[in-house]
Amino acid sequence: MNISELAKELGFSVSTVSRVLSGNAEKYRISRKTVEKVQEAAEAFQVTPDPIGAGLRRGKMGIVGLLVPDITNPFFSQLARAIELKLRSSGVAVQLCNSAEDSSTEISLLGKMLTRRLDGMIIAPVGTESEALRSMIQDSSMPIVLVDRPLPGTKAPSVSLENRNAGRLAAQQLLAAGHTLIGCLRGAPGSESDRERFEGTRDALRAAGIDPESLVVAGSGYSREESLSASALILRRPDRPTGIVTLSGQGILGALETARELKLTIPDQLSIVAFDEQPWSPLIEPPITTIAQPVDQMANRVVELLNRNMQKSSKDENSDRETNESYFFDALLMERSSVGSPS
Amino acid sequence: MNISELAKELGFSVSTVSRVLSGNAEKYRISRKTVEKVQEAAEAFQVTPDPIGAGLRRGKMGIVGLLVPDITNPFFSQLARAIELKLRSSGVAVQLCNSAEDSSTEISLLGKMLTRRLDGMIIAPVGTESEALRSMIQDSSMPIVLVDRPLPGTKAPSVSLENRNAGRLAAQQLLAAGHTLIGCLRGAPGSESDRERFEGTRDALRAAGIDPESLVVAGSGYSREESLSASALILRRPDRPTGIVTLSGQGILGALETARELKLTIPDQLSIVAFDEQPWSPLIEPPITTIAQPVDQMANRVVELLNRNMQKSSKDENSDRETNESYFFDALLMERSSVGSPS
DNA sequence: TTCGCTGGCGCAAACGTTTGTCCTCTCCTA
DNA sequence: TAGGAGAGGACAAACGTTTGCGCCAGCGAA
Repeated sequence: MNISELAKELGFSVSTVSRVLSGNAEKYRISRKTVEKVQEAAEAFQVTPDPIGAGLRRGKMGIVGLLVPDITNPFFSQLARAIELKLRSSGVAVQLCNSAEDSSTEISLLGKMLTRRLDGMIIAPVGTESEALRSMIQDSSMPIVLVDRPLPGTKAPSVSLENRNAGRLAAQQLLAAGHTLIGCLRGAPGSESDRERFEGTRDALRAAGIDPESLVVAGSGYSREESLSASALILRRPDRPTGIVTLSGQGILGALETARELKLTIPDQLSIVAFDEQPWSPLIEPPITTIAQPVDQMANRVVELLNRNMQKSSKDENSDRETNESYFFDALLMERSSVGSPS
Repeated sequence: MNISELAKELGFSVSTVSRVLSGNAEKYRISRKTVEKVQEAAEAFQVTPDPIGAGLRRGKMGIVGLLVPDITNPFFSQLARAIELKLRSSGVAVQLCNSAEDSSTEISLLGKMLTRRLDGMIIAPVGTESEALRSMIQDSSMPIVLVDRPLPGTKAPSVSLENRNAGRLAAQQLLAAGHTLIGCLRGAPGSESDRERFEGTRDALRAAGIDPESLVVAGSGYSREESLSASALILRRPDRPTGIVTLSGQGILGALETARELKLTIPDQLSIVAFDEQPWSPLIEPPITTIAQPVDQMANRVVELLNRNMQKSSKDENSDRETNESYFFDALLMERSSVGSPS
């Protein structure tokens, strides 16, 4: 039963019922009695306004899209959970998409979502510097917030980690323990955040008086295979680094697997600092020192930004878009036992 | 620009444009020339049919809801990824919700989603046997598929693990290694699947000629705290079990953390068999023997069932609902090194 | 020439809301 | 008693599609 049938049933007009059921009763001076009658009947007949009809009239459906590289990555799943929770409290639903860490998939997905009349979008862009992605964001009138990986030169605000400092912090752990030959397992070297983290580690080396060029670097992607082969590249060298920093959340898996193959003990023969806290980081032998991201705070900021932009775009259409509003959060060092002095 | 403006622009009627753009051109015998003209113009002006308008007319928006206890749990995030991928190929979007392993949250969320006019729902029910949940499913006319945890006595088809066999399989690993005093870390004892797994482990003990009552049991939830205290309950006993089975995906974390606190070496002082494969299961020291679920196959089956039900419910309204169509998948044993003989 | 058929397309209803505007009472005041 | 004001609702337009039906022109057949 829809609200017009309910109206007929009650002898009221559709508008009256609509105003009551959408909570605008007193704004339109509906009498107390009427409100009660309508609410009772709505309860009894299980009537709620049809969201599609309302959506058509309002021009939006109360749904925001969330486009992440891989929901299986704990960082993104935590992010998704926090975002969904916060948006839900404003009655907004979340539509999920995985770009599978693939840039062209991401583009086509974003294209589809842009035509889907969502209220807004939250995007964790895949790492390569895609001009297509940038221009889609620029051309679209939809409120968009970027997360995890900023995309310089777009109007979309972004929320991410203070990546360069974080990279510095990671390397410093190894340097402080006395390591001088250090490996660096990168994620996707095309992504802004990966590059920043990488520069951070180089900063740290420089500050310690070590030639940043001595850093043993490898890595070109997030998949198991890629991080595995990159780890091998680093750890199978004759002059094997005594410490390694993994710049992406998945990297630690490749590093651990390779260390296991080579029967390297941690931290005696190999020290590890890993980006992204995982539920199991503190629990394995030895507990892994990690660089954690304040996921919940970041999620909250994302939602705030999105809400603000959604209001703006619905009120005055041509408000001055403050371009490049970016927020950076400090990384958290979780110091544990995977870092020791070099043998 | 919408299709009616485009129609005006071209001198065609709205219906013609609509038929072309929704791919029903030849069904309505639109001429080749017209089709081309319309498609070109649509391309040029970036016009796609507004999904809300279409949704209103069709009565649905091409969205299915996915309600999981916790998207952070690797099992559910893998499931979500696979389901989203498969549904996307039919042009259907996925709306995500977390019930936070809380039964009342689940009920209220489900209620909201039922009014949202989704095409269907996929639910991984929270473990307690909620009569409310059951009746909401019964009363609703929306196509619903249950996953991971069957809910006996509802019309909704379900997809889950052959849990009893899986429990048996897990316990057999320990028994075969010679363990006789075995611990069992349960998840939520109210859930069907937890109960089945539990019965399975008891089966195995019985078959080995061991009194199932000798099983040391604890556990009442999925949170870190709960699995931690339950692990303590099991492992701090004077007659500490030499082997333990963790029945929920999260359980292994509690068991590992407790083992670490007690400085128990694995597998020498404690053998472990854990439910649910995790990315890190093979990588830590020692690699953990797990009972894995064929997630992708399960996801595919879920989508098939949902599609079938969505067709049914849109065609003949009162087709005979085959109640209780349940599918069970065999667990996969990942045999590794966390099981040894008791000291 | 007329009839019928069919290819090609337009008309208009329907989907279910929301909301600006207008109408109708009632009551109060001068 | 007439005039005005304000409270309480009704009317109808608009949101953008989809789709059953009907209309018209042209062509072949009788």
